Amino acid sequence: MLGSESRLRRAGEFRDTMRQGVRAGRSCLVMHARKTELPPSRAGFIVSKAVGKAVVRNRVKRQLRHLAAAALPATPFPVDLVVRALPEASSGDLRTEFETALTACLNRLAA
RNA sequence: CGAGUCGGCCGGGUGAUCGCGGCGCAAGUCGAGGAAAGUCCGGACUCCACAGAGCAGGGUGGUGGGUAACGCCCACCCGGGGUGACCCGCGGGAAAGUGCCACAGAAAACAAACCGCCCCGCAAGGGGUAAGGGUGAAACGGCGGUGUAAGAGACCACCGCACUCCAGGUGACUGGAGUGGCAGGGCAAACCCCACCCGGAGCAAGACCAAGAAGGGCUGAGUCUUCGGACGCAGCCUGCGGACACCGUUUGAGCGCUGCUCGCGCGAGGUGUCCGGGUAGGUCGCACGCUGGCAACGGCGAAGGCGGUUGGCAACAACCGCCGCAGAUGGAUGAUCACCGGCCCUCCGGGGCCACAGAAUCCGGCUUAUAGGCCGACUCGUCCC
RNA sequence: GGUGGCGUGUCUGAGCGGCCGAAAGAGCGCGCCUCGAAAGCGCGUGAGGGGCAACCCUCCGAGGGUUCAAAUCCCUCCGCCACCG
Repeated sequence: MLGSESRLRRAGEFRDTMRQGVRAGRSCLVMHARKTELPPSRAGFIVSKAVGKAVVRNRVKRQLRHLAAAALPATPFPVDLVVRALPEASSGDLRTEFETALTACLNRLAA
Protein backbone atom coordinates (compact mmCIF):
# COMPACT_ATOMS: atom_id res chain seq x y z
CA MET A 1 0.00 0.00 0.00
CA LEU A 2 2.72 2.49 0.90
CA GLY A 3 6.32 1.41 1.36
CA SER A 4 8.58 2.70 4.07
CA GLU A 5 10.66 4.68 1.54
CA SER A 6 7.52 6.73 0.78
CA ARG A 7 6.91 7.56 4.45
CA LEU A 8 8.04 10.54 6.50
CA ARG A 9 9.95 9.09 9.45
CA ARG A 10 11.79 11.93 11.17
CA ALA A 11 10.42 14.59 13.44
CA GLY A 12 12.39 17.16 11.47
CA GLU A 13 10.73 16.13 8.19
CA PHE A 14 7.32 16.52 9.79
CA ARG A 15 8.23 19.90 11.23
CA ASP A 16 9.65 21.26 7.96
CA THR A 17 6.65 20.09 5.95
CA MET A 18 4.16 21.63 8.36
CA ARG A 19 6.04 24.95 8.72
CA GLN A 20 7.21 25.55 5.17
CA GLY A 21 4.37 23.92 3.22
CA VAL A 22 0.83 24.90 2.39
CA ARG A 23 -2.18 23.75 4.37
CA ALA A 24 -5.77 22.70 3.66
CA GLY A 25 -8.30 21.92 6.41
CA ARG A 26 -11.35 19.71 6.20
CA SER A 27 -13.79 18.59 8.87
CA CYS A 28 -11.93 15.41 9.79
CA LEU A 29 -8.36 16.06 8.63
CA VAL A 30 -5.75 18.77 8.05
CA MET A 31 -3.30 18.36 5.16
CA HIS A 32 0.12 19.99 4.90
CA ALA A 33 2.08 19.73 1.64
CA ARG A 34 5.50 20.83 0.43
CA LYS A 35 7.37 20.52 -2.87
CA THR A 36 10.50 18.38 -2.81
CA GLU A 37 13.43 17.98 -5.17
CA LEU A 38 13.82 14.18 -5.22
CA PRO A 39 11.29 12.04 -7.08
CA PRO A 40 9.74 9.79 -4.39
CA SER A 41 6.75 11.64 -2.97
CA ARG A 42 6.32 10.89 0.69
CA ALA A 43 3.55 11.06 3.27
CA GLY A 44 3.28 11.06 7.05
CA PHE A 45 0.28 10.78 9.35
CA ILE A 46 -0.55 12.20 12.75
CA VAL A 47 -3.35 10.38 14.54
CA SER A 48 -3.64 11.45 18.15
CA LYS A 49 -5.42 9.84 21.05
CA ALA A 50 -8.35 12.23 20.60
CA VAL A 51 -9.37 10.28 17.48
CA GLY A 52 -10.18 7.14 19.43
CA LYS A 53 -8.81 4.01 20.98
CA ALA A 54 -5.94 2.03 19.49
CA VAL A 55 -8.15 0.02 17.14
CA VAL A 56 -9.77 3.15 15.72
CA ARG A 57 -6.46 4.95 15.35
CA ASN A 58 -4.91 2.03 13.49
CA ARG A 59 -7.89 1.80 11.15
CA VAL A 60 -7.79 5.52 10.34
CA LYS A 61 -4.06 5.38 9.73
CA ARG A 62 -4.43 2.42 7.35
CA GLN A 63 -7.22 4.06 5.39
CA LEU A 64 -5.11 7.20 5.01
CA ARG A 65 -2.15 5.15 3.85
CA HIS A 66 -4.25 3.46 1.19
CA LEU A 67 -5.49 6.81 -0.06
CA ALA A 68 -1.96 8.22 -0.13
CA ALA A 69 -0.62 5.17 -1.97
CA ALA A 70 -3.21 5.70 -4.69
CA ALA A 71 -2.71 9.47 -4.94
CA LEU A 72 1.02 10.06 -4.58
CA PRO A 73 2.24 8.62 -7.93
CA ALA A 74 -0.28 10.83 -9.77
CA THR A 75 1.05 14.19 -8.55
CA PRO A 76 2.61 16.42 -11.27
CA PHE A 77 5.72 17.03 -9.09
CA PRO A 78 7.17 15.27 -6.01
CA VAL A 79 5.68 16.42 -2.70
CA ASP A 80 5.82 15.67 1.01
CA LEU A 81 2.46 15.34 2.75
CA VAL A 82 1.54 15.44 6.43
CA VAL A 83 -2.03 14.45 7.19
CA ARG A 84 -3.34 15.13 10.68
CA ALA A 85 -6.50 13.24 11.60
CA LEU A 86 -9.09 15.12 13.62
CA PRO A 87 -11.47 13.56 16.16
CA GLU A 88 -14.22 13.20 13.50
CA ALA A 89 -11.96 11.07 11.28
CA SER A 90 -13.37 7.82 12.65
CA SER A 91 -16.86 8.58 11.32
CA GLY A 92 -16.32 11.02 8.42
CA ASP A 93 -15.82 10.51 4.70
CA LEU A 94 -12.04 10.27 4.55
CA ARG A 95 -11.88 9.57 0.84
CA THR A 96 -13.52 12.72 -0.56
CA GLU A 97 -11.98 14.97 2.05
CA PHE A 98 -8.51 13.58 1.33
CA GLU A 99 -8.95 14.09 -2.43
CA THR A 100 -10.33 17.63 -2.23
CA ALA A 101 -7.65 18.65 0.25
CA LEU A 102 -4.94 17.19 -1.97
CA THR A 103 -6.14 19.04 -5.08
CA ALA A 104 -6.34 22.25 -3.08
CA CYS A 105 -2.78 21.82 -1.83
CA LEU A 106 -1.45 20.97 -5.29
CA ASN A 107 -3.14 23.99 -6.87
CA ARG A 108 -1.66 26.23 -4.21
CA LEU A 109 1.81 24.71 -4.67
CA ALA A 110 1.65 25.03 -8.47
CA ALA A 111 0.75 28.72 -8.23
C1' C B 1 -41.25 -29.87 29.94
C1' G B 2 -40.21 -25.72 33.24
C1' A B 3 -36.86 -23.25 36.71
C1' G B 4 -31.81 -23.19 38.12
C1' U B 5 -26.31 -24.27 39.52
C1' C B 6 -21.35 -25.24 37.89
C1' G B 7 -17.47 -26.03 34.29
C1' G B 8 -15.26 -25.93 29.37
C1' C B 9 -14.89 -24.16 24.20
C1' C B 10 -15.45 -20.98 19.66
C1' G B 11 -14.76 -15.68 18.75
C1' G B 12 -17.46 -15.80 11.47
C1' G B 13 -15.82 -19.06 6.78
C1' U B 14 -14.18 -19.45 1.47
C1' G B 15 -12.43 -17.24 -3.03
C1' A B 16 -10.56 -13.19 -6.32
C1' U B 17 -7.81 -8.54 -7.13
C1' C B 18 -4.54 -4.69 -5.28
C1' G B 19 -1.04 -3.94 -1.20
C1' C B 20 2.39 -3.79 3.71
C1' G B 21 6.47 -5.72 7.48
C1' G B 22 10.38 -9.69 8.80
C1' C B 23 13.70 -13.52 6.74
C1' G B 24 15.69 -15.15 1.97
C1' C B 25 19.99 -13.84 -4.15
C1' A B 26 15.41 -15.76 -5.66
C1' A B 27 11.34 -19.11 -5.68
C1' G B 28 9.00 -18.64 -1.42
C1' U B 29 7.68 -18.47 3.65
C1' C B 30 5.84 -16.36 8.35
C1' G B 31 2.73 -12.29 10.09
C1' A B 32 -2.46 -9.96 16.50
C1' G B 33 -5.65 -11.78 21.20
C1' G B 34 -8.67 -14.46 24.65
C1' A B 35 -8.36 -10.78 26.72
C1' A B 36 -2.78 -8.43 23.03
C1' A B 37 -6.20 -4.14 27.86
C1' G B 38 -5.74 -2.53 33.26
C1' U B 39 -0.51 -2.62 35.31
C1' C B 40 -2.91 -5.54 40.49
C1' C B 41 0.81 -9.64 41.83
C1' G B 42 4.80 -13.29 40.72
C1' G B 43 9.19 -14.81 37.94
C1' A B 44 13.02 -14.78 33.84
C1' C B 45 16.59 -11.10 32.14
C1' U B 46 19.88 -6.46 32.77
C1' C B 47 22.52 -2.82 35.74
C1' C B 48 23.62 -1.21 40.73
C1' A B 49 31.50 -4.24 43.13
C1' C B 50 29.25 -8.88 46.22
C1' A B 51 23.62 -8.90 46.93
C1' G B 52 26.05 -8.85 53.48
C1' A B 53 23.92 -8.56 59.00
C1' G B 54 20.53 -6.03 62.43
C1' C B 55 16.69 -2.31 62.91
C1' A B 56 13.10 0.39 60.40
C1' G B 57 9.64 -0.25 56.26
C1' G B 58 6.38 -3.20 53.03
C1' G B 59 3.51 -7.64 51.97
C1' U B 60 0.79 -12.23 53.10
C1' G B 61 -2.72 -14.36 56.95
C1' G B 62 -7.80 -21.24 58.49
C1' U B 63 -5.10 -26.18 57.28
C1' G B 64 -2.53 -29.39 53.87
C1' G B 65 -0.71 -29.67 49.02
C1' G B 66 0.78 -27.77 43.74
C1' U B 67 4.31 -24.42 41.40
C1' A B 68 10.26 -21.37 38.85
C1' A B 69 7.40 -18.09 41.98
C1' C B 70 2.96 -15.70 43.64
C1' G B 71 -1.52 -12.06 46.82
C1' C B 72 -2.51 -17.66 41.88
C1' C B 73 -4.57 -22.86 41.62
C1' C B 74 -6.50 -27.56 44.03
C1' A B 75 -8.47 -30.34 48.15
C1' C B 76 -10.25 -30.09 52.99
C1' C B 77 -11.89 -27.44 57.77
C1' C B 78 -14.82 -23.55 60.11
C1' G B 79 -18.68 -19.58 59.80
C1' G B 80 -22.87 -17.57 56.87
C1' G B 81 -26.75 -18.15 52.82
C1' G B 82 -29.89 -21.56 49.73
C1' U B 83 -35.31 -26.96 49.63
C1' G B 84 -31.06 -28.44 46.61
C1' A B 85 -27.01 -28.57 42.85
C1' C B 86 -24.00 -24.90 44.92
C1' C B 87 -22.40 -19.95 46.42
C1' C B 88 -19.88 -16.17 49.73
C1' G B 89 -15.83 -15.13 53.45
C1' C B 90 -8.32 -10.05 54.01
C1' G B 91 -10.87 -16.63 57.86
C1' G B 92 -4.17 -15.70 62.99
C1' G B 93 -4.12 -13.17 68.10
C1' A B 94 -8.80 -8.82 71.97
C1' A B 95 -6.17 -13.16 79.48
C1' A B 96 1.11 -8.86 75.92
C1' G B 97 0.21 -3.70 75.97
C1' U B 98 -1.92 1.13 74.14
C1' G B 99 -6.12 3.44 71.97
C1' C B 100 -11.36 4.24 70.30
C1' C B 101 -16.71 3.21 71.13
C1' A B 102 -20.20 9.80 68.85
C1' C B 103 -25.60 10.81 70.30
C1' A B 104 -28.81 8.71 73.85
C1' G B 105 -28.44 6.52 78.55
C1' A B 106 -27.73 6.09 85.70
C1' A B 107 -23.77 3.33 83.73
C1' A B 108 -19.86 1.82 77.53
C1' A B 109 -15.83 -1.92 80.36
C1' C B 110 -15.28 -2.06 85.98
C1' A B 111 -17.85 -2.07 88.32
C1' A B 112 -21.79 0.56 89.53
C1' A B 113 -27.68 1.70 89.94
C1' C B 114 -32.19 6.24 86.74
C1' C B 115 -37.32 4.51 87.10
C1' G B 116 -38.47 0.27 89.79
C1' C B 117 -39.05 -4.20 93.46
C1' C B 118 -38.43 -5.62 98.75
C1' C B 119 -37.28 -4.69 104.12
C1' C B 120 -36.85 -1.00 108.26
C1' G B 121 -38.96 3.81 109.36
C1' C B 122 -44.74 8.32 110.87
C1' A B 123 -41.59 10.87 107.57
C1' A B 124 -36.85 12.43 105.96
C1' G B 125 -33.95 8.69 104.97
C1' G B 126 -31.09 3.95 105.52
C1' G B 127 -30.30 -1.01 103.68
C1' G B 128 -30.94 -5.27 100.17
C1' U B 129 -31.51 -6.49 94.90
C1' A B 130 -30.64 -6.50 89.48
C1' A B 131 -36.18 -10.08 87.74
C1' G B 132 -38.96 -5.94 84.95
C1' G B 133 -38.98 -0.77 82.35
C1' G B 134 -36.34 2.87 79.58
C1' U B 135 -31.61 4.40 76.22
C1' G B 136 -28.51 2.44 72.70
C1' A B 137 -25.33 -0.86 67.45
C1' A B 138 -23.85 -3.09 71.99
C1' A B 139 -25.92 -3.28 79.10
C1' C B 140 -22.09 -8.20 82.38
C1' G B 141 -24.55 -15.95 79.68
C1' G B 142 -30.14 -17.69 77.43
C1' C B 143 -35.12 -20.18 78.38
C1' G B 144 -37.82 -22.67 82.21
C1' G B 145 -38.02 -24.03 87.31
C1' U B 146 -36.49 -24.25 92.69
C1' G B 147 -35.71 -20.63 96.09
C1' U B 148 -36.56 -15.77 98.53
C1' A B 149 -38.91 -10.23 102.08
C1' A B 150 -37.74 -9.06 96.90
C1' G B 151 -34.09 -11.25 94.15
C1' A B 152 -29.57 -13.28 92.15
C1' G B 153 -25.68 -19.64 88.77
C1' A B 154 -27.50 -19.03 95.09
C1' C B 155 -29.25 -24.04 93.29
C1' C B 156 -31.31 -27.63 89.18
C1' A B 157 -32.35 -29.56 83.84
C1' C B 158 -31.27 -28.26 78.72
C1' C B 159 -28.38 -25.00 75.50
C1' G B 160 -24.01 -21.87 75.21
C1' C B 161 -18.85 -21.05 77.34
C1' A B 162 -14.06 -22.58 79.53
C1' C B 163 -10.80 -26.56 81.08
C1' U B 164 -9.20 -31.83 81.32
C1' C B 165 -9.14 -36.70 79.29
C1' C B 166 -10.15 -40.37 75.37
C1' A B 167 -10.82 -41.56 70.05
C1' G B 168 -10.12 -40.15 64.73
C1' G B 169 -7.20 -37.04 61.32
C1' U B 170 -0.35 -35.10 58.58
C1' G B 171 -3.23 -30.77 60.05
C1' A B 172 -7.06 -26.92 60.44
C1' C B 173 -10.59 -29.54 63.26
C1' U B 174 -14.37 -33.16 64.55
C1' G B 175 -16.92 -36.74 67.89
C1' G B 176 -17.57 -38.52 72.94
C1' A B 177 -17.04 -38.42 78.34
C1' G B 178 -16.13 -35.66 82.67
C1' U B 179 -15.27 -31.28 85.53
C1' G B 180 -15.92 -26.08 86.54
C1' G B 181 -19.86 -22.72 87.88
C1' C B 182 -19.99 -17.92 84.40
C1' A B 183 -14.94 -15.12 84.45
C1' G B 184 -12.19 -10.63 80.24
C1' G B 185 -18.40 -6.63 75.24
C1' G B 186 -16.86 -4.92 70.34
C1' C B 187 -13.11 -2.83 66.88
C1' A B 188 -6.73 -5.36 64.89
C1' A B 189 -9.48 -3.42 56.33
C1' A B 190 -6.86 1.31 64.76
C1' C B 191 -1.58 1.15 66.58
C1' C B 192 0.28 -3.41 67.64
C1' C B 193 1.83 -8.84 68.73
C1' C B 194 2.82 -13.64 66.30
C1' A B 195 4.32 -16.75 61.94
C1' C B 196 6.28 -16.59 57.04
C1' C B 197 8.19 -13.71 52.74
C1' C B 198 10.73 -9.27 50.50
C1' G B 199 17.99 -5.62 48.63
C1' G B 200 16.95 -1.46 44.83
C1' A B 201 15.70 -0.05 40.06
C1' G B 202 13.59 -1.32 35.68
C1' C B 203 14.16 -3.05 28.18
C1' A B 204 13.31 4.77 28.30
C1' A B 205 16.96 -1.76 32.09
C1' G B 206 21.55 -2.24 29.78
C1' A B 207 25.82 -2.99 25.97
C1' C B 208 28.45 -1.15 21.70
C1' C B 209 29.40 2.43 17.54
C1' A B 210 29.33 7.40 15.53
C1' A B 211 29.19 12.67 16.60
C1' G B 212 30.26 16.51 20.06
C1' A B 213 31.64 21.52 23.27
C1' A B 214 36.88 21.89 25.64
C1' G B 215 38.86 19.82 28.24
C1' G B 216 40.30 17.34 33.19
C1' G B 217 43.09 13.59 36.10
C1' C B 218 47.02 9.82 36.83
C1' U B 219 51.62 7.53 35.32
C1' G B 220 56.25 7.54 32.58
C1' A B 221 60.62 9.47 30.68
C1' G B 222 62.34 14.41 28.60
C1' U B 223 63.44 19.96 28.48
C1' C B 224 63.61 24.53 31.33
C1' U B 225 63.80 26.26 36.48
C1' U B 226 64.02 31.59 40.85
C1' C B 227 63.63 24.39 43.18
C1' G B 228 57.67 26.61 44.34
C1' G B 229 56.87 24.78 39.58
C1' A B 230 56.18 25.39 34.15
C1' C B 231 56.18 23.27 29.09
C1' G B 232 55.22 19.89 25.28
C1' C B 233 55.14 14.20 24.10
C1' A B 234 53.28 9.09 24.95
C1' G B 235 49.96 5.61 27.46
C1' C B 236 45.68 4.86 30.50
C1' C B 237 41.25 6.71 32.87
C1' U B 238 37.42 10.23 32.81
C1' G B 239 34.29 14.12 30.91
C1' C B 240 28.81 19.78 29.28
C1' G B 241 31.62 24.46 30.05
C1' G B 242 32.42 29.11 32.87
C1' A B 243 32.11 32.66 37.30
C1' C B 244 31.59 33.24 42.64
C1' A B 245 31.18 31.21 47.70
C1' C B 246 31.97 27.18 51.18
C1' C B 247 34.01 22.25 52.65
C1' G B 248 38.09 18.78 51.67
C1' U B 249 42.81 15.59 49.83
C1' U B 250 45.25 9.78 54.13
C1' U B 251 44.09 13.40 60.97
C1' G B 252 39.56 11.31 54.41
C1' A B 253 35.44 15.93 51.90
C1' G B 254 32.20 13.16 49.56
C1' C B 255 29.94 8.82 47.00
C1' G B 256 27.62 3.59 46.57
C1' C B 257 25.05 -0.75 49.02
C1' U B 258 17.49 3.73 48.20
C1' G B 259 16.14 5.22 55.31
C1' C B 260 19.35 4.33 60.27
C1' U B 261 23.47 1.44 62.64
C1' C B 262 27.35 -1.93 61.63
C1' G B 263 30.26 -3.83 57.96
C1' C B 264 32.33 -3.44 53.06
C1' G B 265 33.91 -0.86 48.76
C1' C B 266 35.23 3.62 45.80
C1' G B 267 37.73 7.91 46.82
C1' A B 268 40.24 13.61 45.00
C1' G B 269 37.23 16.13 44.49
C1' G B 270 32.34 17.66 46.42
C1' U B 271 28.13 21.11 47.55
C1' G B 272 25.24 25.65 46.62
C1' U B 273 23.85 30.03 43.52
C1' C B 274 24.09 32.37 38.79
C1' C B 275 25.34 32.56 33.39
C1' G B 276 25.95 30.05 28.70
C1' G B 277 25.55 25.66 25.77
C1' G B 278 24.13 20.70 24.38
C1' U B 279 20.33 16.87 24.15
C1' A B 280 15.39 13.96 18.22
C1' G B 281 21.47 9.25 15.29
C1' G B 282 22.66 3.86 14.41
C1' U B 283 23.44 -1.47 15.87
C1' C B 284 22.37 -4.99 19.58
C1' G B 285 19.29 -6.34 23.73
C1' C B 286 14.73 -8.68 20.36
C1' A B 287 11.71 -12.66 19.11
C1' C B 288 12.42 -19.28 23.15
C1' G B 289 17.77 -20.66 24.77
C1' C B 290 22.43 -23.10 23.40
C1' U B 291 25.17 -24.87 19.33
C1' G B 292 27.19 -25.91 13.83
C1' G B 293 26.93 -23.08 9.27
C1' C B 294 28.14 -16.91 5.10
C1' A B 295 22.85 -17.78 5.00
C1' A B 296 18.25 -20.29 4.24
C1' C B 297 18.54 -24.29 7.63
C1' G B 298 20.01 -28.52 10.90
C1' G B 299 20.87 -30.69 16.02
C1' C B 300 19.97 -30.65 21.40
C1' G B 301 17.03 -28.73 25.37
C1' A B 302 12.51 -26.29 27.99
C1' A B 303 8.49 -22.62 32.66
C1' G B 304 4.73 -23.55 25.12
C1' G B 305 0.55 -26.48 22.72
C1' C B 306 -1.79 -31.22 21.44
C1' G B 307 -2.27 -36.58 22.10
C1' G B 308 -1.14 -40.87 25.12
C1' U B 309 0.60 -43.83 29.56
C1' U B 310 1.50 -43.87 34.83
C1' G B 311 0.87 -41.62 39.92
C1' G B 312 -2.67 -38.36 42.49
C1' C B 313 -9.72 -36.98 44.88
C1' A B 314 -7.71 -32.67 42.37
C1' A B 315 -4.37 -28.64 41.18
C1' C B 316 -0.28 -30.97 39.07
C1' A B 317 4.04 -34.09 38.20
C1' A B 318 7.06 -37.85 35.50
C1' C B 319 7.81 -40.31 30.85
C1' C B 320 6.87 -41.00 25.42
C1' G B 321 5.48 -39.01 20.57
C1' C B 322 4.26 -34.98 17.39
C1' C B 323 3.70 -29.83 16.30
C1' G B 324 4.35 -24.60 16.48
C1' C B 325 7.21 -20.28 17.71
C1' A B 326 4.86 -11.94 14.49
C1' G B 327 9.07 -8.94 15.66
C1' A B 328 7.65 -3.40 13.96
C1' U B 329 10.48 1.31 15.84
C1' G B 330 6.22 8.03 12.79
C1' G B 331 5.65 1.66 14.44
C1' A B 332 3.70 -4.13 9.25
C1' U B 333 -0.42 -7.74 10.07
C1' G B 334 -4.64 -4.02 5.45
C1' A B 335 -8.40 -2.41 1.52
C1' U B 336 -12.24 -3.55 -2.11
C1' C B 337 -15.66 -7.12 -4.18
C1' A B 338 -18.49 -11.76 -4.42
C1' C B 339 -20.74 -16.09 -2.16
C1' C B 340 -21.99 -18.73 2.19
C1' G B 341 -23.19 -18.38 7.75
C1' G B 342 -25.80 -15.79 11.90
C1' C B 343 -29.28 -11.61 13.87
C1' C B 344 -33.07 -7.71 13.01
C1' C B 345 -36.83 -5.21 9.95
C1' U B 346 -40.13 -6.16 5.80
C1' C B 347 -44.97 -3.13 1.76
C1' C B 348 -42.05 -10.21 0.45
C1' G B 349 -39.22 -6.78 -4.23
C1' G B 350 -35.54 -6.39 -0.62
C1' G B 351 -32.80 -3.54 3.10
C1' G B 352 -29.61 -3.11 7.40
C1' C B 353 -26.12 -5.11 10.99
C1' C B 354 -21.87 -8.78 12.61
C1' A B 355 -19.11 -8.28 19.92
C1' C B 356 -15.01 -6.59 22.98
C1' A B 357 -10.94 -5.08 21.00
C1' G B 358 -4.62 -4.16 18.02
C1' A B 359 1.45 -7.09 19.92
C1' A B 360 6.07 -3.50 21.71
C1' U B 361 11.56 -7.68 26.30
C1' C B 362 9.36 -12.55 27.43
C1' C B 363 6.51 -15.90 30.50
C1' G B 364 2.78 -17.67 34.85
C1' G B 365 -1.63 -15.65 37.23
C1' C B 366 -5.54 -12.12 38.74
C1' U B 367 -9.04 -8.35 37.34
C1' U B 368 -11.96 -5.86 33.79
C1' A B 369 -14.59 -5.55 28.50
C1' U B 370 -17.17 -8.99 25.25
C1' A B 371 -22.52 -9.72 19.90
C1' G B 372 -23.80 -14.44 19.12
C1' G B 373 -23.28 -19.63 19.57
C1' C B 374 -21.77 -24.77 21.04
C1' C B 375 -20.69 -28.85 24.56
C1' G B 376 -20.71 -31.44 29.26
C1' A B 377 -22.02 -32.48 34.47
C1' C B 378 -25.53 -31.71 38.26
C1' U B 379 -30.05 -29.88 41.34
C1' C B 380 -35.33 -28.79 42.22
C1' G B 381 -40.51 -29.04 40.52
C1' U B 382 -44.39 -31.26 37.37
C1' C B 383 -46.11 -35.10 34.10
C1' C B 384 -45.67 -39.98 31.58
C1' C B 385 -43.74 -45.17 31.37
C1' G C 1 6.56 0.67 27.79
C1' G C 2 7.28 2.31 32.84
C1' U C 3 6.65 5.57 37.42
C1' G C 4 3.77 8.78 40.56
C1' G C 5 -0.55 11.64 41.86
C1' C C 6 -5.73 13.50 41.90
C1' G C 7 -11.45 12.95 41.67
C1' U C 8 -16.06 16.62 47.33
C1' G C 9 -22.18 21.92 45.87
C1' U C 10 -22.17 25.88 39.59
C1' C C 11 -16.49 26.94 40.22
C1' U C 12 -11.89 27.03 43.46
C1' G C 13 -11.32 23.88 47.33
C1' A C 14 -10.90 22.25 53.27
C1' G C 15 -12.41 18.06 55.83
C1' C C 16 -9.46 11.90 56.55
C1' G C 17 -14.17 7.13 61.47
C1' G C 18 -19.57 9.84 64.83
C1' C C 19 -22.03 16.61 66.55
C1' C C 20 -20.71 16.21 58.34
C1' G C 21 -25.05 17.40 53.32
C1' A C 22 -20.28 18.70 54.59
C1' A C 23 -15.75 24.64 56.44
C1' A C 24 -14.23 28.91 53.66
C1' G C 25 -14.12 31.94 49.30
C1' A C 26 -16.09 33.05 44.47
C1' G C 27 -20.78 32.93 41.85
C1' C C 28 -26.20 33.59 42.06
C1' G C 29 -30.83 35.77 44.42
C1' C C 30 -33.08 39.40 47.86
C1' G C 31 -32.50 43.68 50.97
C1' C C 32 -29.71 48.23 52.96
C1' C C 33 -26.69 52.29 51.07
C1' U C 34 -26.97 55.67 46.12
C1' C C 35 -30.22 60.20 41.78
C1' G C 36 -28.57 55.39 39.40
C1' A C 37 -24.55 51.88 39.42
C1' A C 38 -19.90 49.80 41.37
C1' A C 39 -17.65 48.87 46.00
C1' G C 40 -19.23 47.82 50.99
C1' C C 41 -22.72 45.57 54.67
C1' G C 42 -26.67 41.90 56.03
C1' C C 43 -29.61 37.51 54.87
C1' G C 44 -30.40 33.32 51.83
C1' U C 45 -28.71 29.56 48.28
C1' G C 46 -26.23 21.86 46.44
C1' A C 47 -28.74 18.03 43.28
C1' G C 48 -32.46 14.16 42.51
C1' G C 49 -36.94 11.59 44.21
C1' G C 50 -41.46 11.23 47.38
C1' G C 51 -45.29 14.08 50.21
C1' C C 52 -50.96 18.97 50.35
C1' A C 53 -47.55 20.24 54.25
C1' A C 54 -44.36 19.56 58.46
C1' C C 55 -40.89 16.47 56.70
C1' C C 56 -38.55 11.81 54.73
C1' C C 57 -35.06 8.98 51.43
C1' U C 58 -30.60 8.81 48.15
C1' C C 59 -26.07 11.12 46.60
C1' C C 60 -18.53 13.18 48.36
C1' G C 61 -16.24 9.47 40.42
C1' A C 62 -18.74 3.95 40.23
C1' G C 63 -19.41 -0.85 42.58
C1' G C 64 -18.45 -4.15 46.65
C1' G C 65 -16.54 -5.09 51.68
C1' U C 66 -14.93 -4.06 57.22
C1' U C 67 -17.50 -1.48 61.27
C1' C C 68 -22.99 -0.23 65.50
C1' A C 69 -21.53 3.83 62.14
C1' A C 70 -17.54 5.32 55.91
C1' A C 71 -16.48 11.46 52.07
C1' U C 72 -12.74 9.21 55.56
C1' C C 73 -10.36 2.35 56.26
C1' C C 74 -9.71 -2.05 52.49
C1' C C 75 -10.48 -4.22 47.41
C1' U C 76 -11.87 -3.81 42.14
C1' C C 77 -13.07 -0.64 38.14
C1' C C 78 -13.79 4.43 35.52
C1' G C 79 -11.95 9.26 34.30
C1' C C 80 -8.09 13.02 34.45
C1' C C 81 -3.08 15.03 35.18
C1' A C 82 2.27 15.06 35.64
C1' C C 83 7.10 12.75 34.93
C1' C C 84 11.10 9.46 32.35
C1' G C 85 16.74 9.63 27.79
